[in-house]
Amino acid sequence: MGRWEPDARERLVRAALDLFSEQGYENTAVAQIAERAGLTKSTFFRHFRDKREVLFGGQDVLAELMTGAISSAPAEAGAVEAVEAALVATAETFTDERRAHGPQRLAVIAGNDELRERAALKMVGFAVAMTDALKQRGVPELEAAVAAELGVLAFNHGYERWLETGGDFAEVARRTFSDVRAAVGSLVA
Amino acid sequence: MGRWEPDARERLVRAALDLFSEQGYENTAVAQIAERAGLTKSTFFRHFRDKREVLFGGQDVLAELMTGAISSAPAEAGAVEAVEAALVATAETFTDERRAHGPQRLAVIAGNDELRERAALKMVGFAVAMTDALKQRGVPELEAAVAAELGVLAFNHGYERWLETGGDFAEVARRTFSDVRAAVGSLVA
DNA sequence: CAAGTGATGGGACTTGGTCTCATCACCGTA
DNA sequence: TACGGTGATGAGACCAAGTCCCATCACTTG
Repeated sequence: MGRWEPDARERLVRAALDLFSEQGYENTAVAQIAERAGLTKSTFFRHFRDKREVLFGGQDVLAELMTGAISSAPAEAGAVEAVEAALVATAETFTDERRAHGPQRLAVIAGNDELRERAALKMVGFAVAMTDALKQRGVPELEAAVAAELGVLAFNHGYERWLETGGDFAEVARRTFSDVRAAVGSLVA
Repeated sequence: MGRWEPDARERLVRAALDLFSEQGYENTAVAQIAERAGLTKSTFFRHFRDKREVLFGGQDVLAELMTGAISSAPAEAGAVEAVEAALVATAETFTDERRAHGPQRLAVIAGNDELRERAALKMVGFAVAMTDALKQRGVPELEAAVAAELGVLAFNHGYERWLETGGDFAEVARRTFSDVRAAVGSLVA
């Protein structure tokens, strides 16, 4: 793999996360991240589109899991059930190791505008992906959009809850999604 | 006002919009925008935080209108009614002149990742602002978040509809929001 | 052992964005 | 009319993000 040590990508992520925590995102240069990882700026940009992306790896995998679950949901399932299945399907990526960096990662993102911006784009990406997958099942445009948006909302709240409580993400996601449904019920009542 | 001609900010916006349309966002340098507006790079960054922001002026005013409407909604109004009032309250900013650039602006934004990212952040900003305003009215956290999210969804769809059909934005917003409510109804049924 | 492949190093280059200081128009006041 | 203050602008140095191109090295395959 690498010229000398393997796992260049993982090393870059760790170095970035640590440096961002130590000195802040904007006070950390890409060259510095690369240096700590034993690599160079060139290699960094070969692994990540830009400086922000080092904190958002694997988000495309999540989107694929979501759309896959929606597409393969039983025919009788409604839009809401399909979206719940989408959230549950992402559980396989939420490992203990990922949970360990979670809070650190969230803190860094919360402290910088560029990163909050990127996070927002990722969420829009999820919403668009789920909306399209729902429409392909025959769900009307607006209903699909609403269901997807509720799914993203539940996903975010569920993620934070999972970081606090731990356990199986699928379980937490189901509970959070159920709370969101209840909130919708209260609203329209 | 300006050293020579007035309306520096407006001139920059027009120059940027035209250049982005002509040659694309990423092929246009800030110095070039400033030059066409008869100004310099320095002045550009005095008016806008960054290159993207030149396309998103006035979004903070929108957020204030939204939160203001929610705060001053009648005490009997529920979360949903308050959010509807928030959308209607933004109508005063949607002038004919703004509608004229609308499609051009949307096309530029749709064609570039950085700009879609910024747009996403703006929408998150709306959602957070409305959520906070609703919580201050005593609406429970999750209900507030859901209502705000539905509001943003309706706002976006309403904006696009308004660009197509024209007329009073308040009217279009009310209709779109009603459609969203109907979609929610179909979902939970 | 030779050739090919893939990841890396290195450096030049453009541009976004910051910072500092000088300059000019305008306004009120003496 | 002359003066000083204020606010917006111009100009240029400077840093870091991101792109590009080419050389280099490790590893694999025949």
